[in-house]
Amino acid sequence: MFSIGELSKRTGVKIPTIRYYEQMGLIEAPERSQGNQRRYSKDGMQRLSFIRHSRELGFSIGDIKGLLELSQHPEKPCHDAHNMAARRLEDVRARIAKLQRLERELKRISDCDADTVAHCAVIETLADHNLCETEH
Amino acid sequence: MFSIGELSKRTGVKIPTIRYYEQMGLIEAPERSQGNQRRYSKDGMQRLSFIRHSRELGFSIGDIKGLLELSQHPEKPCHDAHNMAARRLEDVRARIAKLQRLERELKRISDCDADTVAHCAVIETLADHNLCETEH
DNA sequence: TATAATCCCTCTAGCGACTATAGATTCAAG
DNA sequence: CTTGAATCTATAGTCGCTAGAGGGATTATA
Ligand SMILES: [Zn+2]
Ligand SMILES: [Zn+2]
Ligand SMILES: [Zn+2]
Ligand SMILES: [Zn+2]
Repeated sequence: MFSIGELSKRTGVKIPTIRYYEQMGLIEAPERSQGNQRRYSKDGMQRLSFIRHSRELGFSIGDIKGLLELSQHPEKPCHDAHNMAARRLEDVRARIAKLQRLERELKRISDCDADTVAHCAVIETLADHNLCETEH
Repeated sequence: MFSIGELSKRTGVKIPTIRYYEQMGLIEAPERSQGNQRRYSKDGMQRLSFIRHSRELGFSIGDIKGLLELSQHPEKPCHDAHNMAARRLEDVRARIAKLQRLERELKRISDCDADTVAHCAVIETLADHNLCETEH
């Protein structure tokens, strides 16, 4: 049985975030001490670690609810989990592609060697997308 | 002189977003028709295009305020603009790096060929970061 | 056992950059 | 002059937290 502070230290999830997850229905309300303070079990800690890791991998709160549900039912098929992971992967790849286009433009405009705004590549480019090399 | 709807079509910025930018002080309050509707000039349109392009390149509202200010003063030095662009570039690169680590993990777990949750690589990995190949 | 330091409680509001809705008014075309 | 589309303001919701106020609980030390 640990307090919310101990749980926080062990999982690396901040205290208000733990309470927020409880409110969002990701973790069930734990037992309370006589003085109404939360007391967590090892089970609760594992669940929170699962949530943290899922967040780090970019899953949304909604997805995590589904994944937690699944994880409680080992006999169920796992294609739902695969689909979520695949969608995440697609999304991550799209974001990488977009950021790489941005990187290219930002690198280009950062190369400005003018001194004043009048001939600055940064300002000129922001005013006119036609000066860009890619779509974005 | 165009209405907010026309301005929206020409710049690709949604109507509520234009009003939001006005509230945030990015664009000055335009003239009004007799019936209190906004009427924009070509100048207003260029300013909004500048804002849109800056947002597409990932600059924050705060940064854009500064960039707009600068763009009104061609005689000023442009190193502030360079600094902002450089910071953006760094940020974009860091985000790309992070997303690439995520991509790797997501690709790995998406390769699960189990049928049930009991042996699913997705669920197992989410429960235990030690199964990951990288930090993230 | 008293007291102080630390921890924890609930509730509310704020972040950034929008987006959505409701209910009222104005505009432009026929 | 009527109708339907566009616009107005004001307010609340989105996501995933984070911060603060004003209290109560727990724990360590004296
Ligand atoms: Zn320059
Ligand atoms: Zn561009
Ligand atoms: Zn699987
Ligand atoms: Zn991991």
